[in-house]
Amino acid sequence: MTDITHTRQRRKEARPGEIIEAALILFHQKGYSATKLDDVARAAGVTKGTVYLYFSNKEALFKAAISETIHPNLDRIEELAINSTESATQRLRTAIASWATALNDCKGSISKLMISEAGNFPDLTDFYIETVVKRSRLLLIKLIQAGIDSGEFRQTDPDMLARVLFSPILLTSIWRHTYARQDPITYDLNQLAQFHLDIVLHGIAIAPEHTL
Amino acid sequence: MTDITHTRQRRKEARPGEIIEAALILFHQKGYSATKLDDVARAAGVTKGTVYLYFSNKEALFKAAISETIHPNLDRIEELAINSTESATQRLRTAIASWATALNDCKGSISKLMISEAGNFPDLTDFYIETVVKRSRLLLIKLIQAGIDSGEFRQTDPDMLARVLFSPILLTSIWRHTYARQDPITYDLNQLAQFHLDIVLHGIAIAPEHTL
Amino acid sequence: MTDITHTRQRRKEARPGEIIEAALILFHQKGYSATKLDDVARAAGVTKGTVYLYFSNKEALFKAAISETIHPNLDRIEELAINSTESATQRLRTAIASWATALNDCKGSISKLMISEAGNFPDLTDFYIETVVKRSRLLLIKLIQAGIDSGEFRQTDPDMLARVLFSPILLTSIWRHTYARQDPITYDLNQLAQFHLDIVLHGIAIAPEHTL
Amino acid sequence: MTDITHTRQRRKEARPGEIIEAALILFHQKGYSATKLDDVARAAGVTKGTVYLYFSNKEALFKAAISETIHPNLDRIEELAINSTESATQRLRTAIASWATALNDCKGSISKLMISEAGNFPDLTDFYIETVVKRSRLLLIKLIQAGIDSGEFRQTDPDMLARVLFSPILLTSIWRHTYARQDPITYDLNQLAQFHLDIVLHGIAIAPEHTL
DNA sequence: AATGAATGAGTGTTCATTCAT
DNA sequence: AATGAATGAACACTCATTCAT
Repeated sequence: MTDITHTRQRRKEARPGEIIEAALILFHQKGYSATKLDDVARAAGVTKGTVYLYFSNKEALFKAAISETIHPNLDRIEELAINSTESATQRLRTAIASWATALNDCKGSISKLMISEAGNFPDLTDFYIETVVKRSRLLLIKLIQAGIDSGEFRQTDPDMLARVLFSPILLTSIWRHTYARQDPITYDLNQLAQFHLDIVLHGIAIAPEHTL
Repeated sequence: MTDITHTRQRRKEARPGEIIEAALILFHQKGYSATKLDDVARAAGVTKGTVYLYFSNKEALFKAAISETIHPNLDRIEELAINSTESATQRLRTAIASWATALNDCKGSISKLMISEAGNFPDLTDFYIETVVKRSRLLLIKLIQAGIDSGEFRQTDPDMLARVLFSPILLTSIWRHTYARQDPITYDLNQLAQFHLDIVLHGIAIAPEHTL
Repeated sequence: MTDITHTRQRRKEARPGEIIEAALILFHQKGYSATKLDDVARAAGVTKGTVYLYFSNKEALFKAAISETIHPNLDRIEELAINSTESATQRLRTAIASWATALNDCKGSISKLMISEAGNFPDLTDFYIETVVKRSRLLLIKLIQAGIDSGEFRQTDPDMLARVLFSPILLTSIWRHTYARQDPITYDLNQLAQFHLDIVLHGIAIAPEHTL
Repeated sequence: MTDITHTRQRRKEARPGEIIEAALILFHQKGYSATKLDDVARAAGVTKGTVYLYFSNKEALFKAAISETIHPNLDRIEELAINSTESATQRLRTAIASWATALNDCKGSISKLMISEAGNFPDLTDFYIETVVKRSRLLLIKLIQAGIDSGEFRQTDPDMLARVLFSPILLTSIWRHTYARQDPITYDLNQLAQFHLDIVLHGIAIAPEHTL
């Protein structure tokens, strides 16, 4: 008798979110084309017609699923740049830990989905690259530059280093979302990130490498 | 007249390869589902019927495209493990350079494709993970372990380090194949790989990091 | 407050008529199938559900729209036959003028609609043919026959003449409702009808036509 | 064993015509919206997919059906204007007889279809009005003007008369195609047309009508 | 070996109809 | 009486697959 089990429920506010959630999972699992709207509807506990009540077509649903999932995360990223009293090293640790956490949730799905469908949704891809990718990378670059300026880090190419630092957590996140069955990854994403950061900061070579 | 017959005869044997080549490009650009056999056929310069002469169906074509492209690269990778006279550091450099080269070509496509379609082709994914991913990673782990054993590298987790070392080139390769338009990457893949390796070997921290 | 209640109360009784009016316009503009109940509802200022409050389904609404519009005109037509003191010629003029007036309003829509949808609504078509078409034609035939009997008209086929006399105003009415944009008709319908009647009564041939 | 009964026949040349023929009949019977492509296909002896082999979509099929049917008739109409040695009266008879014949065939369907769907296909309607309607009317106007100039006809409005002369055959043709079941018309179209023309030429009033 | 006309199952989308509020 | 969220059957359109030539 709880209002959850009603056949024809009236909950306009909740519906779009529920549909987006279901859609995101299926798009992630099967890809955009291979996902049938019937399946999305069933997974969301509605019928196909209801999906069209909230999204004008499949493409709009896909874009909404991406955008809606991205937006809440955008602000969280910016916050990281503000903790300015600590050392660059420490802020770098914090930033990467935050990303690792974010990628553990939904954002791993998004990253994978965008890789799969970028070619088919150019404008959505533009939006994603500008608002998520470049923004994140810029923040990382700033932190690295700050470390160089403060003398914490050796002189190096901040852009290249930013890419390098980001790669393991992003790729591993995608990997985990993709090959969970075939190649399970036992590491925690944050653990891996800090391991990498430690190595990048210290290096692993024991002997001075004049021989190279 | 002879010229035409020649062309035809040459083509006759080349057909499957031409179709696979065309298919790989399109699968990569648009994804498996969004790629029409009509387009593959047109791109290969044949008709749809001809595709079915060589591949029993779309799935078989996809699997062939993946497998055929993987195989030639597998052996090349193995060779690297044999040059054992050099230092572990040097062999690591060489191995990573080889991968960077391989990923510049077609293998970037494969990596991206597998990420997109792993969920829809479990057995193909098994094959890919076993023959490509794990094999490559194992080789990398061995080289790292050799470096540790020889005293060239500090004591560390070889598996984690292998993943970390592979991530930038693999992700950047995928990235370049995916976001060429929106986020062009100017670095040469090998350049990036060596940059990363240098940092991993040396570290970037100037001051001793007791404070961490 | 009273004003609003007033409006509502007035509306409550007027609802079916408002819906029919909106429906007739849309059916006429787009045809039965191409007209959506959503559009009818919106045009009538209500919601889709309200339409179903008054009409059991779309077909019923269509039939009601046709029938309701026809009925008020039926009686007016019959009145014409009663003014029997005048000459047949004069009664013919009056009758045709009445029809021209009637066709200027809504009946032109009906005629066009019936032509479009006759095949899909056989019973409605039966009703229309019996109550409107045949009844009108019969009246016309009677007037013509009266004219022949009174020596006002030459001996001729009254049925054929009735059809001929009706055609220009009916077709022009339909035409105007259909091709208003592409082929605007400047004539007043009654003007055209009387022009035709004049010609039919007078003949246009000046020379004696033995040669025919 | 005749090539008619083969399941998968190879007759690319005949197909479009067969499909158009089937489509025209169904569009005419049920209207555009109410006609299902499945039915068109079945009526043409093919499957739905085959329809799309020749027509990009339903609208294109509709337009093709209209256009293809109109075109062959266009030239026939023009020929009529050339027989210039005869009297205007005679040429008028011939022209109207030709139209009556043409309307007996397919053109009656077209006229009805255009009335039903004009609102939904503005550009097709433009084409129809310009190439068929106005062209025909202009020819009729010219013949009437010729008769006036030669003294065969009384001074009158040629445009109005053209419309009046055309109405009975056009409306009756539409009528017959629409209400064949409910209101069968026994007259031959040409018979009706000549009856009308006779009346128009002679007039039916015996007594001089000064009183009007 | 190669073609390309034909197929038909499958899917996105629409819309008349229902019903809880 | 009126709403409008939800439904689901129906239909336009696609495309992998087949097969006669």
